[in-house]
Amino acid sequence: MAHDSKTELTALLQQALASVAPEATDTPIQLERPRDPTHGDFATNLAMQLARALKKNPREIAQRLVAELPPSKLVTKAEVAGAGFINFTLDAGAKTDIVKTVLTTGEAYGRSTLGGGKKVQVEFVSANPTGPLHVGHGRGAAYGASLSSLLAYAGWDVTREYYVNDAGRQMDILAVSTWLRYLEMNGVSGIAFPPNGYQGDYVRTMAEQLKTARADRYVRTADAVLEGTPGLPDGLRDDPEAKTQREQHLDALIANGKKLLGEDWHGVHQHALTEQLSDGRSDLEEFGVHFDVWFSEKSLFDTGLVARCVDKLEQAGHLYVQNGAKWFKSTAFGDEKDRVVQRDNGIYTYFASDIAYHLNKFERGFDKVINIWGADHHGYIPRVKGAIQALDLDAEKLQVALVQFAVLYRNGQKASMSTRSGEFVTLRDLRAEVGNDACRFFYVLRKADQHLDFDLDLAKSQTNENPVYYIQYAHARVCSVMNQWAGDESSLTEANLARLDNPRELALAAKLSEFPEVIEAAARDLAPHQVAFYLKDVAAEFHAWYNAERMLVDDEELKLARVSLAAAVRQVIRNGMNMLGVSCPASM
RNA sequence: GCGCCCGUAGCUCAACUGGAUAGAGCAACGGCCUUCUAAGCCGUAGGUUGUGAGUUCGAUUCUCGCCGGGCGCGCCA
Repeated sequence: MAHDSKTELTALLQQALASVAPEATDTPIQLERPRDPTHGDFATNLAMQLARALKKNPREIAQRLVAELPPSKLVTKAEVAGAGFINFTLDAGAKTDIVKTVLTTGEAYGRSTLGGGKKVQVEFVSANPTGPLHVGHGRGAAYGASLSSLLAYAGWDVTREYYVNDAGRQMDILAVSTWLRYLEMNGVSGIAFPPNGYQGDYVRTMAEQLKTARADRYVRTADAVLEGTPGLPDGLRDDPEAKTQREQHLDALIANGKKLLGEDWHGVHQHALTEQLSDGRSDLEEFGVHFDVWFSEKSLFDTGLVARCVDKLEQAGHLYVQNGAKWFKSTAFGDEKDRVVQRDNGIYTYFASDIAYHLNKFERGFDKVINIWGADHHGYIPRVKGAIQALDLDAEKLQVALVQFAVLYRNGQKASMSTRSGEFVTLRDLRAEVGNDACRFFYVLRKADQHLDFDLDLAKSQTNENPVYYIQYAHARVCSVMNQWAGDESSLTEANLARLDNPRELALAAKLSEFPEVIEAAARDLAPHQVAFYLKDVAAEFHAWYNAERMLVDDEELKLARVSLAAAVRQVIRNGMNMLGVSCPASM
């Protein structure tokens, strides 16, 4: 079995190491697959690593290691090369055996026990439910979903979680924006819609729903709504005073809304929240992104966890009061400055609820907690880790994966992504134009911490050039061959794989055997893009083989062997694409 | 100004955690369809890995200084 050939080789080298350098048996055995096929199937730099400790020429050490290597059917050649590499060429049979392994393990091929069944939580998207998801959220969604599948494949017990910011000022702004649109529709004039309110058409839609459901129940006079507000400064003014005044005006509108509507304010707020949340949820579902838990920020306050958290920090001496506000001494944990957890008006900051949220995560017993954040939040990491430490928890369990923004280009111009201005491209629009498969794949085709230029025009007009089709096409080709072969698939495991003997077939088989290693490496690095690149490689090897050799030949034995290899390719592509949330059509 | 991230072919990106001659896809050029899907294949061309030093058998990878870009530096979320 080719996957095991790596571990078997490792064991052989360990034995050789024990006799050559008994004092250095703890040297890690690194085996890599050389780029250059003339360097064999595996190579190790073990001799070079030992050179310093043994004070000997690496090539000489390599010679001795080769000489001490126990005999094995696996290895047909072991030679010293370059500065001291040992290159191994494996038995062809050992390489093609992987085909049978893939076919018998099926969907489970590539799964590993690396995670050991430990609990990991992946929190992602967590966008404020104040409007439609945009292309930036889409990237976080695609990355988080793929990463979660990847970790599950690698043996982790994964919980996918969305943190719902249902408690803050942003939700109040959405509620007041909806209310103001509702008032407009009910003929209340004389209230200018605030420029810092939510402008999108979806706000009008929600207002209409309110009107339909509740008629004029929420109507109040313009005078009452505007009472005590500072008014809006000239729209052209951009100075700090004007900005402050706009914010104060908005806050005054919110305060008036709460006062005038009383319990009904909650109804408006709740309507906006559930509406946006369900919209986002269905959007994500359609995108193939599912969550196990939708965690409410508000619940942290309702259960008193935020207060308990702050008390705990206070008793441990990590808080102090200054200018009427409570500060957390995050500088004691490496942060640039201390941070407020409770404002002078008694309201807790977002940071306070976030500390509580992380305490909650830890109390739920996760062995690892992964936060997927937009890269603009990187400055936030030290204070959160600091707070975790201050709570006497192991901050190492928290891993923050930063996702750079996806910048959308339309007509060669950067498209705005401000939710507030209403001029954004939604994830829904993107999916409709580019397609779910291409979206998911495109998003995950680069490292998460790398900037992503998403050229919409290119994606629309030249979808054929998207690499996702390259892989899907390989899959469709296999399906087509299988249909024409029309044999019993269960007989494939009986194929005489020794008939797979040309270099392309051996290379393809070797490529398939890498899959479990790719999964483990990608899971370790939190890097699903490695899976995407791997699948491109598999497809490339397959297409090359497909063009060079015919599968449905007259020689029955050879035909069966080749079809079984093709079926194994299909299986690996399916497993990988499934992990990335991309479909595999049987025909294209 | 301080902190974090990034800089690789004309463009978009990889590079198995320090390995051998830095690889793909687009774009360019030349070939391959009377045989399993040409959304494919084969070939050519394209590089001082931003730059200057350092660490060592060996650096795209690690350290430091510059240059260029992004983000952050609220009693916002």
